[in-house]
Amino acid sequence: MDKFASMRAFTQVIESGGFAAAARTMGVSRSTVNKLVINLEDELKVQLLQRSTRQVNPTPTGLAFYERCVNILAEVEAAELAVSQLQTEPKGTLKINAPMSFGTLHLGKAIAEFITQYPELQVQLTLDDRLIDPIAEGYDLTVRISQPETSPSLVCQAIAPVARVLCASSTYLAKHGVPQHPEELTEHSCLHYGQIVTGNQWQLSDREQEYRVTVKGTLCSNNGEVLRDAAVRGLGIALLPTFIIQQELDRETLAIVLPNYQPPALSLCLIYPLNRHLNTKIRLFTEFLRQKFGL
Amino acid sequence: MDKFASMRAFTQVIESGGFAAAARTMGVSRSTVNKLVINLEDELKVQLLQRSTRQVNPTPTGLAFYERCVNILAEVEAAELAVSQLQTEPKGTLKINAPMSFGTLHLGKAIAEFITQYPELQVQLTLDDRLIDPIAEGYDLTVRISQPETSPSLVCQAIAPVARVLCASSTYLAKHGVPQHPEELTEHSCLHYGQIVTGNQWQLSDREQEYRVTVKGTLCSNNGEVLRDAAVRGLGIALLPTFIIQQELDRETLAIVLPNYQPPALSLCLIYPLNRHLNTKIRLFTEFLRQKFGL
DNA sequence: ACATATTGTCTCAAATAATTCTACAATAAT
DNA sequence: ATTATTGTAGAATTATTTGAGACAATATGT
Repeated sequence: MDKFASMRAFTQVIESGGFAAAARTMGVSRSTVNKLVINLEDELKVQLLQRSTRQVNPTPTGLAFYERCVNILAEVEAAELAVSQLQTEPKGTLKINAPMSFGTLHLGKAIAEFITQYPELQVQLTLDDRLIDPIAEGYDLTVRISQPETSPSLVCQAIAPVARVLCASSTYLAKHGVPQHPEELTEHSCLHYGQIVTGNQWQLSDREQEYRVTVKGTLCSNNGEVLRDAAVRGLGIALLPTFIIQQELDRETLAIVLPNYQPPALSLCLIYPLNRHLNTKIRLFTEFLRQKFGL
Repeated sequence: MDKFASMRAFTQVIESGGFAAAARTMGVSRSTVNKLVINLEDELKVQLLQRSTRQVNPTPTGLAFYERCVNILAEVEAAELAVSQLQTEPKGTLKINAPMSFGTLHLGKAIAEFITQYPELQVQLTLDDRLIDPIAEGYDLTVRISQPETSPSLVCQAIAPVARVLCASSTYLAKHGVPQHPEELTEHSCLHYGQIVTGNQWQLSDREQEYRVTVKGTLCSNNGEVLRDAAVRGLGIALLPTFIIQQELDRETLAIVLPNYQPPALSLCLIYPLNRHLNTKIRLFTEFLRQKFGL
């Protein structure tokens, strides 16, 4: 039996001056109001209302209880309001983790724009190219450039495709020749992500076939900008997201190699805890990013 | 959905540090606690608890809501406690209405004894021989000497038989003769209750038959003691409850007339509002009276 | 490293409760 | 007097809650 409903019915009867009136304002039947109040009285083992067929008056005890009920109901309402406001008005800190390159090149500006909209919100951005556990490390949102991964307790949302290209400086290409086929890459000096043994498998495909090449790396790094700068200096061929080398392509300090062969698609992924009710801070920011970086 | 139950479950989960622990201390299944909390979260559209398969932690919003919940639940409990104490410990005033004669002769002493047991209780005794509406005039309890009457919204409890006898002074009887049969009363001067036209019908019966006599009254009153005193002074034959004339019978200043003919039985009646939950003040006092005046 | 126990959650059938409909006696209002 | 409205009671329908069992995920103990 719902004590909360009973209390509401009881106070409403007192305020409306009758069961029928209370039922009308509450939008239920008279029986319901009646039983709700009777249940309350039975539970308390107290007569709260004195009914004389046509008139309803609170007993002294009922009046005392009414005062308290009004208080309690108001406090419940206040608590719910506070929660929903806490929820709809983003406050506090939003902890974000993102890879170095994307962070410095794009996310910084986006966040700056975002926080001007929500002055109550503080953002703590951690740039890190490690793979991290967002829950264990307490991040509200993690940004990754990767293939969408699935996991329980995490939702991974791909919001934009991230194109990657092979590229090298014109000086390097002049010196070592321009490769015309993926197989030729084994003869080149390649600059790749990650560790020597893990990131040295490049996958390229044209319309018909897929080629897996194990490249020799003169330099590998977990940071794209390092690879980009190395490529600019003519150290080799790098496989890099276009957003990192856009400027270099425009200035023609880097040139695309093997343009007819595509590496596997990556995406800009947003990773956040899977919850029944998504935090507003997170929801607002992901929406903002989705709008900002397309889809 | 019972909001208080949800709030209790939620607070218990936080306090016990888990759904299973909370379920154990609440004596319900894990499913129930789970659903209760989920319902609460759904209603508020907020994630209150962050669950990671083996650990439960409140979100910042959840923590804020928890504080308020604890408050609210405490207040609910306080309100219920206050009501039940207000109910079990009789305080305030008990308004009693009783007829003059019984009031002065017996009830006064009884009430004096009663209130010594309950120092918090004040009794307001109104002696009145009018027939009154206990609810309309706001009496908690009405004492009447009458035949039990039935009524909606009132309960009439006969707690003791009240014997009545015909009586007169020896001087009167010596002067006018001792009646041997009810019919002879029409020749006598009779002292009766009420008004001239309403109380002048006396009903007497022996084992075989019932006699209705319309008596001539030289004096009628709505007060038994007036009639008694008139009878003592030899003004006529009165029909009076024994408790009014006990002393006079003992002292032989009044003698019983027609002892083989009984008037209809009356009772000492307690009349109080019919309610699902009887007020403790009333309950205690009626129990006291029932114990005092027998049954 | 493996097996075991415990966690939060889900689903489904059974039990339980709530709500309305209807009827009724009592009482204001007209 | 008549009419309308009140609070209440019981039956029937509807909705909800409950717990058992199953499940995947994760600690814990050996």
